[in-house]
Amino acid sequence: MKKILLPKKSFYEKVFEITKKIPKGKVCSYGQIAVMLGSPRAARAVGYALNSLKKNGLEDVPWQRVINSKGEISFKGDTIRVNLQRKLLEQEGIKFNMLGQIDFKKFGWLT
DNA sequence: ATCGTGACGAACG
DNA sequence: CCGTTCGCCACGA
Repeated sequence: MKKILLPKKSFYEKVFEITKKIPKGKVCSYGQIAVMLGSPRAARAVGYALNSLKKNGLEDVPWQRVINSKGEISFKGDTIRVNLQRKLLEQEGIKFNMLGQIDFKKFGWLT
């Protein structure tokens, strides 16, 4: 009988790992990451994790590559961060349409 | 332990 | 089409 070893790492730790796995020039949505973690409905938690990340050390995590399901950068009130994220993504070769959205068909990690 | 919150998502009207 | 509501999960106080 075996017992299923539950992940030692906290949910958001796993979020970080997955985020690190996102190749340069690709993007992924919160919901998609939530699915990878086994909780398709935990998109909010994913966002929460990345938010917490900013005070942990976002240097190791390409949080910029994580966007919402609409392919758009989702920030609340921090337009400064939005600008930064967009800038970083553009530096990786990701392009935004005139709506400020990213085409998952082209830049989606798993899509 | 309970409550509130938050970088979301899908459904409704 | 847009705005709003509900549900979801994990974390901090």
